[in-house]
This record gives sequence, structure tokens and C-alpha cells, in this order.
Amino acid sequence: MTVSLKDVAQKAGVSVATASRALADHPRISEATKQRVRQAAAELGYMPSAIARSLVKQETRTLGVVTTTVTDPYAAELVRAVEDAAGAAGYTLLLLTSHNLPRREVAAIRALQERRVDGIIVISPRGVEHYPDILAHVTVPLVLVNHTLDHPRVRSVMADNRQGARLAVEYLVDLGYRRVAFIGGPTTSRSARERLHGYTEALRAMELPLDSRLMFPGQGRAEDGRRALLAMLDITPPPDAVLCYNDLTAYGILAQAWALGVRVPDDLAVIGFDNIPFSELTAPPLTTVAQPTEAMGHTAVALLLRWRRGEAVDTVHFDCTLVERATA
Amino acid sequence: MTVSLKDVAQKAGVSVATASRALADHPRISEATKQRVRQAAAELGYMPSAIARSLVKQETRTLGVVTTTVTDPYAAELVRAVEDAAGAAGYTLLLLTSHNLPRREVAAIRALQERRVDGIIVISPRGVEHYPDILAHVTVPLVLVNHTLDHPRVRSVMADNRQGARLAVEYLVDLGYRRVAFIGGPTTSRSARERLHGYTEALRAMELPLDSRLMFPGQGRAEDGRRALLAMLDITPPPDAVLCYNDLTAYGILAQAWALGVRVPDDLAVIGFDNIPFSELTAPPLTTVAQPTEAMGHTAVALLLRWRRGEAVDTVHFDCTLVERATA
DNA sequence: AAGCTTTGTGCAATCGTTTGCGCAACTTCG
DNA sequence: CGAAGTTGCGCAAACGATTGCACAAAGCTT
Repeated sequence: MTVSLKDVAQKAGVSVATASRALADHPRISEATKQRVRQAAAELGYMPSAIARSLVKQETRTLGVVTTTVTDPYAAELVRAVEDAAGAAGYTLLLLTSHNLPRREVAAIRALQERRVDGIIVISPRGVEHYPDILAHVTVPLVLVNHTLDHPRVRSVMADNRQGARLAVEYLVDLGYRRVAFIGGPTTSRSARERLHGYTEALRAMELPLDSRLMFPGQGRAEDGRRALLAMLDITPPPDAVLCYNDLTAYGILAQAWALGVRVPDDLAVIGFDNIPFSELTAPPLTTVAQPTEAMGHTAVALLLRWRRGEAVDTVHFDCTLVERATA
Repeated sequence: MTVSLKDVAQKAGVSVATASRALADHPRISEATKQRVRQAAAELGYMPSAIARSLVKQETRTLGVVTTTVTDPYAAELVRAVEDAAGAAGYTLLLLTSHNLPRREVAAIRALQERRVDGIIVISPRGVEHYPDILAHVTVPLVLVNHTLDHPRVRSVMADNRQGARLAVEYLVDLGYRRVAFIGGPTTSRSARERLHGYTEALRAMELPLDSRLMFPGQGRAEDGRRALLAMLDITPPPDAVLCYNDLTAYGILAQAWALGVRVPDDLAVIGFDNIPFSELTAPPLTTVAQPTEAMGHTAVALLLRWRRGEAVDTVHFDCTLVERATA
């Protein structure tokens, strides 16, 4: 069916070994032979089998990526950065999604290992508590983005979520807001916990009271923002500002506020988290905390690649920055 | 390093062949042996090599996907649908992006073929004019989403872009708008040409004049919308409504309109295309034309899988629908 | 008890590459 | 002119699975 090296060799009148070396531009093959082999390969439309090559070389030049879902703009941004960096290094991406389910995440890691990827990147892991079990047998290096795990075969790329949340709260308080609410993210998400931590920490540092009625649960969906805004209006006095787990949640607030005639930021200041590409396009554009996703994605694959080469690599941390726009 | 079937066989005291059959639950292997082999495999943490299996089985259970970029919400939505359908059928995705460059797209198809994927899905193809060359040697079935090509190894999943654009224009005209502008997409994109076609067709059908000054170029970016709005204001009389190539472009308009104090839809009605998840979250929510992305993604995978099974498959068409919200 | 079927297992080929090693033929050099 | 080195190529063994075929042992039939 598909043409193999054997066919090329035959057509060029050489052995398979010679054909292989000719195409690899091996120095011990005469220029004349190389020409003939290349010619034959071109005429037959030969495409080497990466499968067979992987088997003998014991490397697939493929990186596994598991993410929650590509429809999350933040995750998509990271996937893009990872794909760019990987592509530049000649690697291809095998993509699996967990849909926020720890079980699926673990299954994905297993599937990637069976496919013998050269490294795995997990974006916003959801099931690290199960990792020790599978890691006992998984031999491929793992890089976690937005989580850490103390294990010899695991490294991390982290954004300092606590610092980012602190930044946002301090900014709000500096602007004069006093009753700052917080809408949280999935409890399985480490960054959600850290952002909450940064929020409480900042309030304490600025000697403002910590009011548990001002802390709302959420899953990082727009829906959570909508619901939270409704709940907020029942509180007296209501909060005058809110920090959201992510931009999507913030947009839930904004959409509901628009529907209800609540003015932003006059009645309520809103700050998001992640600086998704969209956040500068909305009316009003969203004030939000940004992570250096580009750098984080590149770093994740750089870690993996250097690690493979035998270099010692270490977990990397990045700072968040505040992007001042029009909702606070 | 990694444990192979040989190790499992050894530990269980059987041949490699028997071990293989035991794990595959072959009927001619005794229950006792199966137990022993499974036990050994579990203890050693054996993970079968998909690479080796692919080589002999001549199938990889992997689908190749090439898309422009995952950060485009519309593309992301399709990728998600494809991933869902593929995953449900036990297939994994190899993802490559073209960044809208025909060269990269063709290179991606080649790379996927070398990796011997069982089928390739190209989302919004950009370089079909080069396909005939590579298709001469590519033997894997191809499914194009949003483009067609008459070739025995190519099928398509199409949304009726012309009909969608017509729908939008008719809606605007019914609402009383008379000077309807259009912002186009990349000229390499087939859907862009079709949407333009639908736009002109509708105007002609409704006996409205076709004014070339009301047709703006674009690349599907927010930037294009911003620029177009600026240009529109120089025209007298200015357009009172605009149909955009996609939602991103529409948001460019909205952002610029907000900055300039142009009221939407009072001063200018805006309709987008694609119904990205975000479009219902903005203030105001965007009126837009929707494609059944979920169904399209599933269909793309289904086509490929049925095709592999030897069934005859044919290109599938889907209708667009108008999602009425608050910008028109 | 001989023949036939069923059951359980192993041998060895195969998939398509890469690569260590051997071996001619040809060069070079003392 | 013989020894040593160089150049160019092929043989065959991996890599890690699957699978057709052979075959021995056991069970069943008559």
C-alpha cells in the first residue's frame, strides 16, 4: 500500500541499509548513490514511517499535552505557546483533555505513556493526588503548569497566583474600594486556592475585615459570576468591588450587571484573572491579572527538552502583572 | 528501562505469544494462565507500547487535526467537538496548527501522514490549491471542515455560509436597516468568499443597491473591525448596519464603537458570525450567525471512521441559524 | 483402543526502520 | 610491491508487539 524504504531501495538498486543512510545523508555513502536514492524516493513519494523509526530510536519526537478543555481561552493560550515552542524544536503534540475530571486526567497520562511520548505537560492539573500511584510505573518526565508535586520525575511551571491576587486587591483598595468580594474557582484547582489565599492575605495586610459572606464559591464558569452577583445584591451593605477567580467568571458578573442595570465600575468594580485575549475587546474592557502564558508555555517545553538531554532542571516561577483597564 | 511484554512473559513463565494473547483475553488461553499473566503485568506496571502495536496492526488509532490556531474560539470549539467524538471512539488527536499559512498547512498534513495517523481533519483549510500535489502520495483519508475539494480521498463537512450570511442580511433589512456594510475575511478562506457571496446575493434579492464602499477587507481579527469602523465614519451617509466575517471582527467594531461613543445598535447594528461561547456574555450580547459546530465536529470524525470501515461516505452540509441577541 | 476433536501453548515471521560490524575494492605510502 | 588506511556498501540484529501455523496433551466417540 504505502511505499516503504524497501521499495525505494529496490528502485535505486541498493540495500535497505544503504537507502536509509543515503536519505540520512550519511558521510560514507557516495554522492552518486545518494542522488539515485533521493530520486527514487521522490518518484515513489516515499514518506518515512515515524512509527517504525520511533520503535528503533526509542523516541517519538512527540510531546503529550493534557488540559482541561481547549475551549477555555486561558488553556488555549497555553496550548498555543506550547505548540509553538514544541514545533520550533521539531516536536508534535498529542492532545488529550480531562474536562476537569481527575479520572480522565490520570487516564490521559497513562494513554500518553503507552504512546511513548517523550514528555508530558499537564496544564492546570486536577488530579495530582492520584499521581503517586501512576508515577510508580510512568517513566516519562512530567511538567505541571500551575501545580507542584514533589517527585523525582515531576517539575513545574508556576505563576505566582497569590501575588497576583494580592496585587489586584491592593489596587482596588488603593482606588478607595473597601468591601471587596471574591468569587472562587474549583476546589481541585491549586491556583484557585492560592488566589483565595492572596485575597485574604492582602485584606489582612491592609487591615480590612475579612467577611466570609463576601466570599462566593464558583467553578470558573460565567454562570458562577451571574449567580454571585445576584447573591451579592442581597447583602447589606453590598460589596463595592469583586475579584474573580478568572475572566470568564468576571464576564458572568458583567453580563448580569448589564442585564440588571448595575453600572461597572461605578456601582461595582470588577477584576478578572488570566487576561484572556478577549478581555481587551469588550465594552468596557476588563481590568484583570495577567500571567505570562507565552513564557510559561515555552518554559514548559524547554524544561522537558533540557531534561531529556540529561541536564538538571528545576521548577520555574513567574510573577503576575495587573492589566489596568476600565472595570475598576 | 520500560518493561516490555517479554518481561511480563518471563515473570509469568510463558512465551511472549501467550502473554500477548492472555492480555488480549484470547479464548484459547486458559483462565489460570490469564490470571498469572495479568498478575505479572500488574506487578511490573506493564504498559503496552502503542508504537509497536501500531507497526504490526498498521493502524495508530490516532486522528490528525490541523487547524489555524487553537486560540480562535471557533476553531477551539470544533477541536473540542472532534476530540470528544474521537475520544469516545477510542482515538487520540495529533494536533498541528498552520497559523493561516498554506505552507505550514501542507507541511502539517505531510507530518501527520509520516506519523501514520488513521485519518486527517483539516479545520478551515487555507491551502487546498496545493493539495493535489501532496495528495498524489498521501494515502490517508482527509476530511475538510469548511472547504471542499473534488478528490477521491477527500470529503467535506460544510456549513452553508452563503445561506447564513443571507439570513443575517435579510434579518437586518427586515428590521429596517438599509445601508448594510460587510467586513470580509481572509481571501484564502472559502467561507469568507461564501459569506461575501451570501451578502451580495441577499442585497440583490431585496433590491437594495450594492455599494462597494460598504465592503471592507479583513483577516478575521478584532483589529480589522476597529479599522473598518473608523473607515465607515468617513462615508456619507454612513452605513447603519454591518455584517462581520466573524465574531472577533464584530467585537473589534464594538470595542471601537465603545471608545468612540457610537451606540450599538442605535447608531450602528452589528451582526457577527460563528456564535463563539463568549458572544452571549458580553454587554450587549452579540447577535450572530451560528454554525452547528458540535454536530460538524462529530460528523467529521464519523465520516473518517465509517470511511475506514469501508463504507461509502459523502460530503455533509449543515445549515446556519441566526442567534438574535442585542446588537441588531 | 484407535481415531477425532478440542484445548492450551510456543515458534517464528512480520511490521518498517536504524545501526554495528564485516568485507571488498580502491588509495596511499614506505 | 605489500601493508595500512579509506571508501562504499550490505548482512543481520535489534525495537516490541501481533498472529498464522504447528503440535502436544487431554477429552470424547464408537
